[in-house]
Amino acid sequence: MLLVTFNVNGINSRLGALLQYLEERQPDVVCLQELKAPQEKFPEQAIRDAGYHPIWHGQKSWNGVAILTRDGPAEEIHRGLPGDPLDEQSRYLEAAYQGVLVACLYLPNGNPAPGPKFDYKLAWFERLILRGAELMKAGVPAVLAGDFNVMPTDIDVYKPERWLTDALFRPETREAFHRLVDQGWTDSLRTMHPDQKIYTFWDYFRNAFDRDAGLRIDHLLLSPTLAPALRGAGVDKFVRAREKPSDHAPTWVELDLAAIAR
DNA sequence: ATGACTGATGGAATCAGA
Repeated sequence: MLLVTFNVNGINSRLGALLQYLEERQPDVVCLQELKAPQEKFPEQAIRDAGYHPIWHGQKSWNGVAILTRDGPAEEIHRGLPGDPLDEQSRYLEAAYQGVLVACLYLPNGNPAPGPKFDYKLAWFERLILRGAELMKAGVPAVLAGDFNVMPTDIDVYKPERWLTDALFRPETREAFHRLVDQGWTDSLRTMHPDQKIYTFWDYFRNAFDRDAGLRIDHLLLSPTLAPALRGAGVDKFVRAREKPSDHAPTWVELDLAAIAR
């Protein structure tokens, strides 16, 4: 199973790029973030015509997440991250597909920090940690896939000293991420490539992509019952190099589900 | 410290992103 997470930065302005990517890579599961489209403006027919079954949670102007599956529809489990009925931002969609629980998430950016947006980010993180603990306890094969808006360590930032006070890299943010991982999750990309410089995002500003001034903020965390299926992980950087790209690149894992079926 | 760029909204200028 090829499972991808991709922050598209606008599903409708990125539709051509997404369809091209689906055609050439034929992923089995795709988690999308930053649809930036209300529920009724999701390009459902174009996605179906491309051979995918979508579920999505839209929102006007900002946020929005979707899960696309190739071999039949996913079974939706949660729409919205549990734990705060007043939270109206579309940042979390959870579904089951072929025996894998897929959580597609778009963790808040949190800037400027400190401030209310940073408080919201940390509170959201605590709810994710609670959900992570539930999934861990349930023991189901699960993947937390998405834009976490966290660089976990120094090697995940082109110039760490410049990011120390930023909401994506502040100690509180990294601490929350590590507390989540320490429940027993496997950081797929870092596990497969322990020492490599790996980025998933490059700013539109300052020629960041050409300078390789990037960040690793899109992550695929595997539960202990799914981790033995991990066969590969990477970033499809060529997508970021194309015309009119998202600022993120698709990030993927290859899973051998037969290896955990026994 | 600031601004560079992009998308959505709405139909200009502003907000948000990271």
